[in-house]
Amino acid sequence: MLLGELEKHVLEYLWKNQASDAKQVYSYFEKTRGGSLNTIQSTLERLVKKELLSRVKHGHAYQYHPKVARQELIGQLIKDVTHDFIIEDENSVIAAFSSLSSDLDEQQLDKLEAMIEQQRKKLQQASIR
Amino acid sequence: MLLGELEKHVLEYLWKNQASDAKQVYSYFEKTRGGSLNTIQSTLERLVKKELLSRVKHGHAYQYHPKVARQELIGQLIKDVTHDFIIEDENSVIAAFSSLSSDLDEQQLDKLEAMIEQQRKKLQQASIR
DNA sequence: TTAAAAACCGATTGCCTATCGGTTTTTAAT
DNA sequence: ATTAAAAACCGATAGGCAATCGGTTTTTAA
Repeated sequence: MLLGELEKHVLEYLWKNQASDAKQVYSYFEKTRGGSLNTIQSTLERLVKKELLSRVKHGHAYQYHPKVARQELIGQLIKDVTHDFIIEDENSVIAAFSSLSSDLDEQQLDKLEAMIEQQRKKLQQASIR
Repeated sequence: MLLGELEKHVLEYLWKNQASDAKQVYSYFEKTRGGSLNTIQSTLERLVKKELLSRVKHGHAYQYHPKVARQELIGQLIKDVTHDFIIEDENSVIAAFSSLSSDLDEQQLDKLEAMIEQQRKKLQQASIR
């Protein structure tokens, strides 16, 4: 899967502003970047086709809302883009992590460790059963 | 930056097999996937233009070799693909990590923690100076 | 019923990878 | 130096996808 610039921005918008119709989305981006309502429409439609948004008619217009959580999608994108590399060796995921780690401050490192702890527990649970 | 399938495979090959010329690379992929020598040539050239490979004439033909480390590139790709998301909030990097963490086994978690330790030391060093 | 709003269709542009034929340049052997 | 083979380069084409938007159809509500 590959997302364009606008697609990402639209998703970002919808994660922040739960369920909007095309017009609402448009009126937000209108100020920032111009473009036409139709462009937003197509973008929304493309995102629905990609199963990243779903939509329900609410009143007159469709309400679009995210079908995937933000971090889920980010994870998926990372998997996609690294796919052809990662397969081969076990440490690649770690390598990928470490290449990003230089951006992390101490608080973030704390969170990362907490996350690791979580994952450890999960593995334990799985081995007990 | 966006890499195609073949480009990734070629990079992978060069990370494993230091410095090869087009013919060598070709003879490797010939078996696996066919195609022509020219295709490999263009792919190598494109990667040079992208500054991912450099080349030096060695004997008669150019020797291509990686200009970036594997995990560096992987990190860059991740940054690129997540770029439009990550900016906004501090926890996104963590979220991205955690979305991948479900794939990790215990050994990998150990390595991750070691990596975190490394990064902590780096931060300490920086704060002392 | 009809005018406005929304949705849909389809065409275009631009960017990029993959592919390969053919020409030019380089190299090495005679 | 000449020339045949090898390598490099050029350029064209096809295919895929995001972005863009005009125009038509469908839906909705007055």
